[in-house]
Amino acid sequence: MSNPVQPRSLKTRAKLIDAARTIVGQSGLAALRVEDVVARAGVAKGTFFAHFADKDGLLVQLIAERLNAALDRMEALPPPGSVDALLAALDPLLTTLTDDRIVFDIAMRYSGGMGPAGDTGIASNTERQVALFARWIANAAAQGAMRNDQPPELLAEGVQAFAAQTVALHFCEVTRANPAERLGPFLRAWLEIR
Amino acid sequence: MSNPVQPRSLKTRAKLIDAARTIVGQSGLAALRVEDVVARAGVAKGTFFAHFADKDGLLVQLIAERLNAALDRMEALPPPGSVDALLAALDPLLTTLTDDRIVFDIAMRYSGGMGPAGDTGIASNTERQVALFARWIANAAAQGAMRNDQPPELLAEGVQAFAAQTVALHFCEVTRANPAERLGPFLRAWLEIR
Amino acid sequence: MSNPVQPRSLKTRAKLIDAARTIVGQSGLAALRVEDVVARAGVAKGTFFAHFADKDGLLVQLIAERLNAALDRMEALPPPGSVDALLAALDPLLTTLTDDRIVFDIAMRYSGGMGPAGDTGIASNTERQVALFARWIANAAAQGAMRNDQPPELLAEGVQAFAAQTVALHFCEVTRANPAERLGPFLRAWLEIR
Amino acid sequence: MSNPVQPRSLKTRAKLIDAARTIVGQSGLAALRVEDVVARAGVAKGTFFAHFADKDGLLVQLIAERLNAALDRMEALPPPGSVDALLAALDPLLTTLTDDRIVFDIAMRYSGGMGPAGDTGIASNTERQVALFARWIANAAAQGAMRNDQPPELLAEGVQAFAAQTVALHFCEVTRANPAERLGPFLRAWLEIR
DNA sequence: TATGAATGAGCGTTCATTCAT
DNA sequence: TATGAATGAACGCTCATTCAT
Repeated sequence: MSNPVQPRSLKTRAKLIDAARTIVGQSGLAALRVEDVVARAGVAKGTFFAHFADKDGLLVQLIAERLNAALDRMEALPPPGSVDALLAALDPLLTTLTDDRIVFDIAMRYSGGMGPAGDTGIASNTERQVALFARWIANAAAQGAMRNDQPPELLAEGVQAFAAQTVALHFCEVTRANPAERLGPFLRAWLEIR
Repeated sequence: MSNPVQPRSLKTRAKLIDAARTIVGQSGLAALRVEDVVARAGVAKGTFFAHFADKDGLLVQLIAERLNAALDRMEALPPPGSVDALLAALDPLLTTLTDDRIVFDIAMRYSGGMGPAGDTGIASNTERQVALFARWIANAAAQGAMRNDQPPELLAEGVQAFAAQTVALHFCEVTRANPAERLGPFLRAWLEIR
Repeated sequence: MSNPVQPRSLKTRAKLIDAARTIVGQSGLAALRVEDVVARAGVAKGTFFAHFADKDGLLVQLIAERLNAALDRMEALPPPGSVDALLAALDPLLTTLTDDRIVFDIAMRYSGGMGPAGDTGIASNTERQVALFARWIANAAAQGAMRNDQPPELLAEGVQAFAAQTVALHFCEVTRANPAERLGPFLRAWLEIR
Repeated sequence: MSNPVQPRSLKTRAKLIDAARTIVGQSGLAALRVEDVVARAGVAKGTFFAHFADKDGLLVQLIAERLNAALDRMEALPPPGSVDALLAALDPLLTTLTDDRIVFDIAMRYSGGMGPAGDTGIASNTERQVALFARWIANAAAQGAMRNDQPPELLAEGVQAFAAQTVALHFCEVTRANPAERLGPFLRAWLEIR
């Protein structure tokens, strides 16, 4: 039933993503326009939409890549044994989300679930996040370094909530204090044993 | 130097906002078009842009109004004496934010601080929220109904973070569970004495 | 690289120009509005700007057409054998230029050369004018009816200069004397043998 | 019947012209906007139109000033005794007209006659030009250095025609050859004895 | 799959000019 | 005279998306 993916198709898709990456690298995510992408890829506009449902489809690809890269880095870290260590360990994620307003917007919009078209790559990243944070928290809790009166998953989602809040403020506040600094007190109040 | 605002100007501004309110009341925020607003207000298009920097400027006004109305209702409530009561007391805010995706988007985007153009009306609403929640929490804490190991303001901002997270999920999740229900466990873990 | 112009594109362009011609025929060049053109052409506004850089682009087309039509009529005439005959032969051009201030303005502005976007159609018309006048003058000079101490092209451009001067005066003078009458003495002094 | 001009009025008018001159000096004639002028002059917009019939009224003032200054310089010169000397003597005018496209446009538009409101300052400048050129030509003709088979006034207007043509080309040609160089051959063919 | 012309609905803008105060 | 809010009629533009070929 399912057609074998044609090599030509893969090549075109790759050309489009490469072109997009180049443009984003030069001018930022906000400047990404389908017109430029197809021009650089040397394809017609219509072809773009044969490969991506819409522009967001491409954007989500690029952003999911970034988020997954950040998460890869975090998973390579030793599990944090304290709230402060956790805070430090969140840095790749905070840096990625803070880099461009659109990253955060898309992450918010698609984090929840998968649209009708299945996983966008962001939702599964969010799940990875929760799983990782929960593992970290459970581990620290087992060592008596964090609270264990709540399911680690709930605490993990709470960490996400505070991170999101922090990043949101980062984008509308005039003063650009370090997001991690702002996040610290919340994580302590949320995760420390009291 | 002297800048006595002329009453005529105020009247025109009011006409524009009234017209916008009527249109939104009939067709929703997403249907708001500048052309319709000026037509209904009986005012030239140029006049619109003499009063608002752009369409967002008007949108922000309308949304700030809604948020303030919700907050007014909440301030009229008796201070909640428990986390469950707090959850119930948050209903006006949650209802307002989940009513229309745009409300939430704008609230997020402008909640933080005042841009170069000064307060948009949303930032001050956010401050009112924090103040109210902090008062509630301090009150309940004084009665031993909530934790008091943290500054009430910090706890209040945490409530906002969880509320935002909840509403964000409301908009991207396929299943639309009751936001308040989702919020409950987080508030309990955040505010209850343990 | 390959850029075979699609027939559909040519058709649309023709529709736009036809629509514009109709509107101008009814209400004059000054009344030409992009909105009306696209409405009458049954085409989207965006399409207009895919075919013309701006309103001027279309205007230039229409005016170039008129000038070319005038020149066609002039080229069909028998070569004038005297300055007076030349004066009479210039009538189609003078009539076209004095018909509407915009025609003259655009003709002046674009007569010189081709902008970065290539020939506008007016520049090449100007060249045709010079070539025609030069032919006429060379012919008359060969018959001893006009001076031949100067290159015919120089004399031809001089004719243009006097014609432009005459038309310019036509538009700012309170009294609207016949342009040809005003032009006569200059052409005689410029072209006659002395 | 005629009111004595009030000193306050003169002061305001002077403030407006000064402000305009400053703006033009910084950003050029094309950037002149009534809004900026009144802002810099510290007057209300309505006041502007109490002093000038329209924006062109002010523009014409500024441009007439420039043209008169150029003419002053030319009148101070010794009468040119040859066509080449005349060409050199025209430099102040050519420089002024070539400086900004608007100068030329306004000069063309208002050179002919005076509108209903009387002389704009440009028309009388044009007359000064003709008178000066005619004097120069008559003088040279008397010395046998220029043709004298035509009224000096006619020849003077011809000089204007060629100058205008030259300047017009200057603005639309891609190559910006020296206007005076282009003008030379025409003046020789127009003025020299043959 | 690929093409690229066409769509479309509205936004933001302009800015000289008027007019009620 | 002076004020400045209001006018108004287009223009230029955007740009993701569709669809006939």
